[in-house]
Amino acid sequence: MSCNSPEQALREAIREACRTALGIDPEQVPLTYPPSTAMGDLASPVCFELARVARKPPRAIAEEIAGAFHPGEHFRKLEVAGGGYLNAFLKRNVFLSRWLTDGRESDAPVPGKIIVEHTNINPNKAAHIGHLRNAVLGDTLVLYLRQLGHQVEVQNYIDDTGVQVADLVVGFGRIRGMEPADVRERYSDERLKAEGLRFDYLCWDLYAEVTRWYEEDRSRLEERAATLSAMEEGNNPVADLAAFVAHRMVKHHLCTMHRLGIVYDVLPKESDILALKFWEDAFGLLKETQAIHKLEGGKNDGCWVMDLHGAEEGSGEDQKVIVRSNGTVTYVGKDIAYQMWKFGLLHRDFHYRRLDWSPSEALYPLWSSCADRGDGGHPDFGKGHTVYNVIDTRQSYLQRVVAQGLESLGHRSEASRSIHFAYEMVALTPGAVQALLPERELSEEELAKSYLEMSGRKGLGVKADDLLDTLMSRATAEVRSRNRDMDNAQVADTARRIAVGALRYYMLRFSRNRVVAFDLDAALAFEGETGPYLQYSVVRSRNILRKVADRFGAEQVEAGRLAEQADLNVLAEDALSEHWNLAIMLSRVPAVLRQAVDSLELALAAKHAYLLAQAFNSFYHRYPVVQEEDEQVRTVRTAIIRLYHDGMIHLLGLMGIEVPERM
RNA sequence: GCGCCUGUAGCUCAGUGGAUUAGAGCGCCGGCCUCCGAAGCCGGGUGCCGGAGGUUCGAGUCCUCCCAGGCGCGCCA
Repeated sequence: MSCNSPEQALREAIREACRTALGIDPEQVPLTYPPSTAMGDLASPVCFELARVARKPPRAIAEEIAGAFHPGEHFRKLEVAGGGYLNAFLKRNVFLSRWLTDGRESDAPVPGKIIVEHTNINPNKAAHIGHLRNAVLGDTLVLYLRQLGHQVEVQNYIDDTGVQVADLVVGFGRIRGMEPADVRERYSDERLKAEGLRFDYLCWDLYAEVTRWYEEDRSRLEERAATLSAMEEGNNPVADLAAFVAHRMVKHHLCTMHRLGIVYDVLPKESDILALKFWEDAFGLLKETQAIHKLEGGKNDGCWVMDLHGAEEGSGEDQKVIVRSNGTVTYVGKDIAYQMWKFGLLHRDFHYRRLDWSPSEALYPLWSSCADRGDGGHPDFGKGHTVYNVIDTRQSYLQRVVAQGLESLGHRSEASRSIHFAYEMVALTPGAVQALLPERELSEEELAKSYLEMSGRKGLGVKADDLLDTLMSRATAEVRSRNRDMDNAQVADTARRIAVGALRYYMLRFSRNRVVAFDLDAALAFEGETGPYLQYSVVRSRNILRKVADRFGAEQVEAGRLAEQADLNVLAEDALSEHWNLAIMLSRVPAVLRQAVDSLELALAAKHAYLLAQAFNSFYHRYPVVQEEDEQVRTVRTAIIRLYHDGMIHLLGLMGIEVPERM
């Protein structure tokens, strides 16, 4: 909203009244919303804070401020309520007409690029619903940030040289007995497609097999170590196979996420961080600034470690090994280097290449890092002003280490703008596991737990594409039964939007630090607090607009005309408050988005959208529009419907939810 | 042992910096389609807000302690 927004105007007017009435200039004027619009449209609890300074009861201060208040162009009046709240009432028609014409503009551009890193699935298995939560949260954050005027770069980090990929290579070689060339030939895209198989699903099973294979004989772990070092060495068949496997898997992940509308700008690969020696650069800087130091003696003899601030000695999280005694760098060390690169604090950069999606269809242009011979014409990646790392809360400790690394290097502001977007995992209840994976037997210990975390190693999880497929088929059946005249293409498109809407809303509706105990029935539901409920309400609003346009003329639903003609005062008092309530709820969307981003509680916006849909549905049943005979009443109702329709399409769009034409 | 998170209705969850009788969804029971699409609406709730103290005129909300559960704390990633 512009600086001329009601919120801004109210802050100023209250501040002015404070000066006049009390001779006090409050540092800030907090704003909130009254419980109902009957009590006011905006409120300020500022008098509670002033009470301490002025040594008077809040209520008395409120009376004085209200007496000195000048309503200006936005407000009708300011009332004192409760123990000392100031409740302001907007000039409704003025506000309605403004909101109809400029309600959904993006905020003005904010300088400084924001980098959001999300998804980051280990490229050795199909994506599961835990990855889905990460990607949906990350992608939605990106959409909200862009709405708030930020330039955002989306990174999806590919750990293509880790043990998880190595385990797969071991599995192909030792369990399947295949040579690298066999793997490429046997699992070519063409051949798998012809057989109706999927590489990511095959690897899902193989990975679990490898884990069991290790457990049968722990000495087999030497195979992993050997594979890993061959991978690090490079330029050998094992390393090539690892790269092949990782690349195939990444393509699958990209396709899976694309089904949900989730896209990326660049894929930085760990293999390139190694090849381009990012770590060597970071290591030098860390030594130079004494952010890390080498230990002589003790349990970490010969290691380079970082001491953690604010942790008591011996508490367990007081010291982190960054470089092992054998000279190799740990995962978190590489992560520090990567984080430094994101802020442009390293002396090095990747080369970039257009990602080869073939023979999959290239769904959108995408860049991948590479170690040499890059393509020209790529954007200037990295060098972010602020970085959000979307990673589940189990990595909080390591994320603290990364941020402290920056701080110790003297980059305090970068450290403070290095934000761990932490969220809890998606887990399965023992009952859900038995229902979804009946072939899997659970131990006594597992059955006793309230939930089981998903585990690629154990092959325990719900694959993202399976869930989407189930949603799609359910949505298709519903759409067909309700719309006999729809052609197949339209049914498919509608079902896709519904399936995606259901899934994305389900992933967004929980607050971030709550473990989502995956409930298949709830995830598949189209009724109640679900994405399709929201979509359906918008489809209904669209039908009304269409009918009004058909019957009374297209200009009757045009926002500019409605802004001029709609007059809330033609409504009776009780009806008016319900109409007004919908308008005011829509007007709060920008503030809700701001709050959602500031708190990283993206569910706030999802919840707001749901409350809006509820209010709309109730409105819909109570107030006819097309059949309303009084033209003025019809016009103001049409204005409210227009506002709802446009506002919700926009808001749902920010959650990655598209509204179908019909459903 | 230390750190972080979570305990609110049968189940799943909201509840911002103190505003009436603590709210939704699911489930259950009852209504509502000659009327803009019933994926909807309306009605039906006796909740030790985990427990105990404390601050306050006032606490689900703030502070302390305790209990229960989850997750971290590796020269794994």
